[in-house]
Amino acid sequence: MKIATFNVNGINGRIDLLLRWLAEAEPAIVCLQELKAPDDRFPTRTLEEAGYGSVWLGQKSWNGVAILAKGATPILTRAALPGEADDRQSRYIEAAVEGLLVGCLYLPNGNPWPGAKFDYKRRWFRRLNRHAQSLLDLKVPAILAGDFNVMPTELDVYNPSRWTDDALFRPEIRRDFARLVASGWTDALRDRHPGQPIYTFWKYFRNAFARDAGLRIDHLLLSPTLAPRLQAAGVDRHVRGWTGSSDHAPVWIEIGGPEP
DNA sequence: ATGACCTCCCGTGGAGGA
Repeated sequence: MKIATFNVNGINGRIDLLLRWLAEAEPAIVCLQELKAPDDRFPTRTLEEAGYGSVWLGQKSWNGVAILAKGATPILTRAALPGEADDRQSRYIEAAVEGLLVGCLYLPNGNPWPGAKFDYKRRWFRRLNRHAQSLLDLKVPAILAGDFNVMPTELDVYNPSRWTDDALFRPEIRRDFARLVASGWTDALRDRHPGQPIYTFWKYFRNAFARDAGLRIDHLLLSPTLAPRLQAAGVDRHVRGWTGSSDHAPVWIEIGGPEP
Protein backbone atom coordinates (compact mmCIF):
# COMPACT_ATOMS: atom_id res chain seq x y z
CA MET A 1 0.00 0.00 0.00
CA LYS A 2 1.36 3.38 -1.05
CA ILE A 3 1.04 6.38 1.26
CA ALA A 4 2.10 9.81 -0.01
CA THR A 5 2.43 13.42 1.07
CA PHE A 6 2.27 16.32 -1.35
CA ASN A 7 2.40 20.05 -0.73
CA VAL A 8 0.29 21.11 -3.71
CA ASN A 9 0.70 24.90 -3.28
CA GLY A 10 -2.91 25.72 -4.15
CA ILE A 11 -5.31 22.83 -4.75
CA ASN A 12 -7.59 24.55 -7.26
CA GLY A 13 -4.82 26.05 -9.34
CA ARG A 14 -3.12 22.66 -9.28
CA ILE A 15 -6.06 20.29 -9.68
CA ASP A 16 -5.18 19.03 -13.17
CA LEU A 17 -1.62 18.28 -12.10
CA LEU A 18 -2.84 16.56 -8.92
CA LEU A 19 -5.27 14.37 -10.90
CA ARG A 20 -2.54 13.47 -13.37
CA TRP A 21 -0.23 12.39 -10.55
CA LEU A 22 -3.00 10.46 -8.72
CA ALA A 23 -3.81 8.52 -11.90
CA GLU A 24 -0.15 7.72 -12.46
CA ALA A 25 0.97 6.91 -8.90
CA GLU A 26 -2.28 5.43 -7.57
CA PRO A 27 -1.51 6.06 -3.89
CA ALA A 28 -3.96 4.51 -1.40
CA ILE A 29 -3.62 7.41 1.06
CA VAL A 30 -2.53 10.98 0.33
CA CYS A 31 -1.77 13.86 2.71
CA LEU A 32 -2.07 17.28 1.05
CA GLN A 33 -0.83 20.63 2.32
CA GLU A 34 -1.19 24.27 1.31
CA LEU A 35 -4.67 23.92 -0.12
CA LYS A 36 -4.92 27.73 -0.14
CA ALA A 37 -8.69 27.41 -0.37
CA PRO A 38 -11.59 27.77 2.09
CA ASP A 39 -13.62 24.68 3.02
CA ASP A 40 -16.35 25.37 0.46
CA ARG A 41 -13.86 25.56 -2.39
CA PHE A 42 -12.29 22.14 -1.75
CA PRO A 43 -12.81 20.06 -4.95
CA THR A 44 -14.58 17.15 -3.22
CA ARG A 45 -16.58 16.00 -6.22
CA THR A 46 -13.66 16.12 -8.65
CA LEU A 47 -11.59 13.98 -6.31
CA GLU A 48 -14.52 11.58 -5.82
CA GLU A 49 -14.73 11.18 -9.59
CA ALA A 50 -11.04 10.29 -9.52
CA GLY A 51 -11.83 7.59 -6.94
CA TYR A 52 -10.76 9.37 -3.75
CA GLY A 53 -12.74 10.11 -0.62
CA SER A 54 -11.42 12.98 1.50
CA VAL A 55 -11.46 14.89 4.75
CA TRP A 56 -10.14 18.44 4.70
CA LEU A 57 -9.53 21.58 6.70
CA GLY A 58 -9.44 24.64 4.50
CA GLN A 59 -8.57 28.28 5.04
CA LYS A 60 -8.89 31.31 2.81
CA SER A 61 -5.67 32.14 0.96
CA TRP A 62 -3.22 30.25 3.16
CA ASN A 63 -2.50 26.88 4.72
CA GLY A 64 -5.09 24.10 4.52
CA VAL A 65 -4.60 20.32 4.82
CA ALA A 66 -6.46 17.24 3.58
CA ILE A 67 -6.32 13.46 3.68
CA LEU A 68 -7.45 11.44 0.65
CA ALA A 69 -8.16 7.71 0.49
CA LYS A 70 -8.65 5.65 -2.66
CA GLY A 71 -12.03 3.96 -2.63
CA ALA A 72 -12.71 4.96 0.98
CA THR A 73 -13.62 7.91 3.13
CA PRO A 74 -11.17 8.68 5.95
CA ILE A 75 -12.75 8.84 9.41
CA LEU A 76 -11.89 12.21 10.91
CA THR A 77 -10.33 11.90 14.38
CA ARG A 78 -8.96 15.43 14.85
CA ALA A 79 -8.95 18.76 13.00
CA ALA A 80 -6.46 20.74 15.09
CA LEU A 81 -3.32 20.16 17.05
CA PRO A 82 -4.07 20.36 20.79
CA GLY A 83 -2.48 22.92 23.06
CA GLU A 84 -3.34 26.40 21.72
CA ALA A 85 -7.07 26.98 21.57
CA ASP A 86 -6.88 30.33 19.75
CA ASP A 87 -4.66 29.02 16.94
CA ARG A 88 -6.83 29.49 13.84
CA GLN A 89 -4.33 28.32 11.22
CA SER A 90 -5.42 25.17 9.35
CA ARG A 91 -2.31 23.06 9.72
CA TYR A 92 -3.29 19.69 11.17
CA ILE A 93 -5.86 17.06 10.30
CA GLU A 94 -5.99 13.46 11.43
CA ALA A 95 -8.03 10.49 10.32
CA ALA A 96 -8.35 6.73 10.61
CA VAL A 97 -8.03 5.02 7.25
CA GLU A 98 -7.05 1.51 6.12
CA GLY A 99 -6.29 0.48 9.69
CA LEU A 100 -3.89 3.37 10.23
CA LEU A 101 -4.04 6.61 12.18
CA VAL A 102 -2.85 9.30 9.76
CA GLY A 103 -1.77 12.76 10.91
CA CYS A 104 -1.35 15.25 8.07
CA LEU A 105 0.55 18.40 9.00
CA TYR A 106 1.81 21.67 7.61
CA LEU A 107 4.33 23.02 10.09
CA PRO A 108 4.79 26.81 10.12
CA ASN A 109 7.61 28.20 7.98
CA GLY A 110 8.88 30.41 10.84
CA ASN A 111 10.81 32.99 8.86
CA PRO A 112 12.18 35.45 9.57
CA TRP A 113 14.38 34.36 12.44
CA PRO A 114 14.29 35.72 15.07
CA GLY A 115 10.74 36.95 15.47
CA ALA A 116 7.12 36.22 16.27
CA LYS A 117 6.71 33.82 13.36
CA PHE A 118 9.68 31.81 14.53
CA ASP A 119 8.26 31.74 18.08
CA TYR A 120 4.98 30.40 16.66
CA LYS A 121 6.88 27.71 14.81
CA ARG A 122 8.63 26.61 18.01
CA ARG A 123 5.37 26.51 19.95
CA TRP A 124 3.73 24.55 17.15
CA PHE A 125 6.59 22.04 17.07
CA ARG A 126 6.36 21.57 20.85
CA ARG A 127 2.63 20.91 20.51
CA LEU A 128 3.39 18.42 17.74
CA ASN A 129 5.92 16.61 19.89
CA ARG A 130 3.42 16.34 22.74
CA HIS A 131 0.67 15.08 20.46
CA ALA A 132 3.04 12.67 18.72
CA GLN A 133 3.81 11.14 22.11
CA SER A 134 0.10 10.67 22.79
CA LEU A 135 -0.17 8.84 19.44
CA LEU A 136 2.72 6.56 20.43
CA ASP A 137 0.99 5.86 23.72
CA LEU A 138 -1.98 4.44 21.77
CA LYS A 139 0.35 1.75 20.36
CA VAL A 140 -1.53 1.65 17.07
CA PRO A 141 0.01 1.87 13.57
CA ALA A 142 0.33 5.60 12.98
CA ILE A 143 1.96 7.94 10.52
CA LEU A 144 2.77 11.65 10.68
CA ALA A 145 3.19 13.00 7.17
CA GLY A 146 3.48 16.41 5.65
CA ASP A 147 5.52 19.52 5.09
CA PHE A 148 7.55 19.85 8.30
CA ASN A 149 9.47 22.90 7.08
CA VAL A 150 12.69 21.54 8.54
CA MET A 151 15.78 20.06 6.93
CA PRO A 152 16.84 17.55 9.61
CA THR A 153 20.55 17.38 8.71
CA GLU A 154 23.16 19.01 6.46
CA LEU A 155 22.62 16.16 4.01
CA ASP A 156 19.14 17.54 3.43
CA VAL A 157 20.28 20.93 2.10
CA TYR A 158 22.01 21.61 -1.21
CA ASN A 159 24.17 24.31 0.38
CA PRO A 160 24.01 24.10 4.20
CA SER A 161 26.28 27.08 4.90
CA ARG A 162 23.77 29.41 3.21
CA TRP A 163 20.90 28.25 5.42
CA THR A 164 22.30 28.59 8.94
CA ASP A 165 20.09 31.54 9.93
CA ASP A 166 16.99 30.29 8.17
CA ALA A 167 14.01 29.14 10.25
CA LEU A 168 13.95 25.84 8.34
CA PHE A 169 17.46 24.97 9.45
CA ARG A 170 17.87 26.62 12.86
CA PRO A 171 19.43 24.26 15.44
CA GLU A 172 16.40 24.60 17.75
CA ILE A 173 14.09 23.38 15.00
CA ARG A 174 16.36 20.56 13.95
CA ARG A 175 16.51 19.51 17.61
CA ASP A 176 12.71 19.45 17.76
CA PHE A 177 12.69 17.11 14.76
CA ALA A 178 15.48 14.96 16.23
CA ARG A 179 13.43 14.65 19.43
CA LEU A 180 10.52 13.31 17.43
CA VAL A 181 12.74 10.65 15.86
CA ALA A 182 14.42 9.83 19.18
CA SER A 183 11.02 9.27 20.79
CA GLY A 184 10.38 6.36 18.41
CA TRP A 185 9.24 7.74 15.04
CA THR A 186 11.05 6.47 11.93
CA ASP A 187 12.01 9.00 9.25
CA ALA A 188 10.99 6.72 6.37
CA LEU A 189 12.75 8.46 3.50
CA ARG A 190 16.05 8.70 5.36
CA ASP A 191 15.70 5.14 6.60
CA ARG A 192 15.47 3.85 3.03
CA HIS A 193 18.08 6.24 1.59
CA PRO A 194 20.86 6.44 4.18
CA GLY A 195 23.78 8.76 3.54
CA GLN A 196 22.58 10.28 0.27
CA PRO A 197 20.91 13.56 -0.62
CA ILE A 198 17.26 13.15 -1.54
CA TYR A 199 15.23 16.31 -1.97
CA THR A 200 11.50 17.01 -1.89
CA PHE A 201 11.42 20.75 -2.62
CA TRP A 202 13.10 23.06 -5.12
CA LYS A 203 12.34 26.77 -5.02
CA TYR A 204 10.89 28.40 -8.12
CA PHE A 205 13.73 30.94 -8.27
CA ARG A 206 16.99 30.74 -10.07
CA ASN A 207 16.36 27.56 -11.95
CA ALA A 208 16.69 25.60 -8.71
CA PHE A 209 15.20 22.34 -9.99
CA ALA A 210 17.46 22.15 -13.04
CA ARG A 211 20.47 22.79 -10.77
CA ASP A 212 19.12 20.28 -8.23
CA ALA A 213 19.39 22.99 -5.58
CA GLY A 214 16.86 21.26 -3.35
CA LEU A 215 15.80 20.70 0.23
CA ARG A 216 14.31 17.72 2.06
CA ILE A 217 11.47 19.17 4.10
CA ASP A 218 8.53 16.83 3.42
CA HIS A 219 8.62 13.83 5.71
CA LEU A 220 6.76 10.63 6.58
CA LEU A 221 7.29 9.47 10.15
CA LEU A 222 6.22 5.97 11.13
CA SER A 223 5.24 4.74 14.58
CA PRO A 224 7.14 1.71 15.97
CA THR A 225 4.17 -0.53 15.17
CA LEU A 226 4.17 0.59 11.53
CA ALA A 227 7.90 0.97 10.80
CA PRO A 228 8.59 -2.79 10.43
CA ARG A 229 6.14 -2.82 7.50
CA LEU A 230 8.14 -0.21 5.54
CA GLN A 231 9.22 -1.67 2.18
CA ALA A 232 10.24 1.33 0.07
CA ALA A 233 10.28 5.12 0.03
CA GLY A 234 10.87 7.67 -2.68
CA VAL A 235 10.22 11.05 -4.27
CA ASP A 236 8.27 11.46 -7.50
CA ARG A 237 10.70 14.15 -8.57
CA HIS A 238 9.65 14.06 -12.22
CA VAL A 239 6.37 15.67 -11.13
CA ARG A 240 8.37 18.75 -10.13
CA GLY A 241 9.40 19.01 -13.77
CA TRP A 242 5.83 19.06 -15.12
CA THR A 243 4.49 22.31 -16.50
CA GLY A 244 2.71 24.25 -13.78
CA SER A 245 4.11 22.10 -10.96
CA SER A 246 4.15 22.82 -7.25
CA ASP A 247 7.54 23.75 -5.80
CA HIS A 248 7.29 20.47 -3.83
CA ALA A 249 7.33 16.96 -5.31
CA PRO A 250 5.14 14.12 -3.98
CA VAL A 251 6.91 11.90 -1.44
CA TRP A 252 5.73 8.33 -0.87
CA ILE A 253 6.29 5.11 1.01
CA GLU A 254 5.22 1.55 0.33
CA ILE A 255 4.14 -0.56 3.30
CA GLY A 256 3.19 -4.20 3.56
CA GLY A 257 0.13 -5.61 5.26
CA PRO A 258 -0.06 -6.13 9.03
CA GLU A 259 1.32 -9.34 10.51
CA PRO A 260 -1.43 -11.98 10.71
C1' DA B 1 23.52 40.74 -0.12
C1' DT B 2 19.82 40.83 -2.98
C1' DG B 3 16.17 38.99 -5.67
C1' DA B 4 14.83 35.46 -8.37
C1' DC B 5 9.15 33.07 -9.03
C1' DC B 6 4.61 31.51 -7.88
C1' DT B 7 0.24 31.42 -5.24
C1' DC B 8 -3.68 33.69 -3.32
C1' DC B 9 -6.78 37.78 -2.81
C1' DC B 10 -11.18 41.46 -4.99
C1' DG B 11 -5.95 42.82 -6.09
C1' DT B 12 -4.51 45.69 -10.41
C1' DG B 13 0.13 45.54 -6.00
C1' DG B 14 0.80 43.07 -1.50
C1' DA B 15 1.62 39.18 1.49
C1' DG B 16 3.44 34.72 2.15
C1' DG B 17 6.18 31.20 0.88
C1' DA B 18 11.20 28.73 1.99
